Amino acid sequence: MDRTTGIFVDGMGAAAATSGILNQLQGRIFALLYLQPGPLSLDEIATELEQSKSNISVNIRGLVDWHLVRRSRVGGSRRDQYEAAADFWRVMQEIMERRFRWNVRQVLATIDETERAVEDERGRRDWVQFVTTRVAGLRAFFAAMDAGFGAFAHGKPLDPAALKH
Amino acid sequence: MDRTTGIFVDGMGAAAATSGILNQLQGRIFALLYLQPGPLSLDEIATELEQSKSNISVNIRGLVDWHLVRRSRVGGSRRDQYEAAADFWRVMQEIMERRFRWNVRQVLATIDETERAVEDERGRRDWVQFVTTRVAGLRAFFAAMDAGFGAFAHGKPLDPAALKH
DNA sequence: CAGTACGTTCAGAATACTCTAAACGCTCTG
DNA sequence: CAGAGCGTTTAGAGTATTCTGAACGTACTG
Repeated sequence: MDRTTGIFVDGMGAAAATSGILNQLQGRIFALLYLQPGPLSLDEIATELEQSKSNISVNIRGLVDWHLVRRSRVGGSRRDQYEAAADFWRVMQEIMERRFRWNVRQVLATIDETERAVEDERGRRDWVQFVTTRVAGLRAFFAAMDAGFGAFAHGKPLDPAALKH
Repeated sequence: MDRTTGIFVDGMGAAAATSGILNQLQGRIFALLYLQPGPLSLDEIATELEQSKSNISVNIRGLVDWHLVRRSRVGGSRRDQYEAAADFWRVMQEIMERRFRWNVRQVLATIDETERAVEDERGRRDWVQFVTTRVAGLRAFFAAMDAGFGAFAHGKPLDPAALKH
């Protein structure tokens, strides 16, 4: 591998490793493909990065899912070819929706569950009162995040004012 | 532990585990504190969550770093007290700056390194040309993210238009 | 100024994640 | 329709993360 490519691959791998979205290897795969003039096959990627084919296979699937890599099968061959995609905004939208917003909704779902659970303890009036108001504060924030992320992913500006309540 | 608290603690733990920012235990600690009318000590938290004191000690530090938990030492005692903070916008700012933006800058630094490295290969004219233009595309996007996140953390709206180039 | 009540550090155990190589199944080829 | 060339699945090895209990340092207490 070219020295320049090596530096780019290592750096992007390190960045990916701390991203919370891709792992190191996925960062390295993307970087390798991004500095190629044409597409590469699974085996070529595995050789360049000194990894097993199965490991590349598993990890590249995640990259395709995020639309960071395109898979193409050139006519009549059963050998897949991969190349880096460059529509980063599309990737951002995907991450917003499928990761951040999904995570926010996990919290909202937990809040719902919690409110349902505290209903069963309605004997303890001020406990119920306390939980309800506490949890309402959390919900306000996360509902605003959900709405904000949704709007952002559809191209509208994300205004922090809504989160400052 | 109360059934309601248990549900909230488990749910927030699961959400934290997939957040890429907190781990499961940190989510559980925060949730426990958030449903308390007053502060708790290290030992109380450890007992409630059935974890060792040292584990709580280590993980609660991260929560304090993100401003999700406040540590207070009530007069003349050497026992620390912890309570959940509720300024989520502040937490968001912290995450924006110290995690997302820091990560974006890792990529920008890698791009700089890559451009410096390809300089040494100026013999191969079209390779240099290719790398330079490719990497410029990445830079444009990540520079826009850096600027956008910075503005957002300072209260200004984040407009996706800048990222669509 | 010894004793006790903390919080923190650290080495090793427990657990989860990553990676490999072998086995499998599909599809094009002769 | 057998064989070769692929991508994928999977069991187990290798590696990193999380967790515990013991040891330590510090500060209040009698």
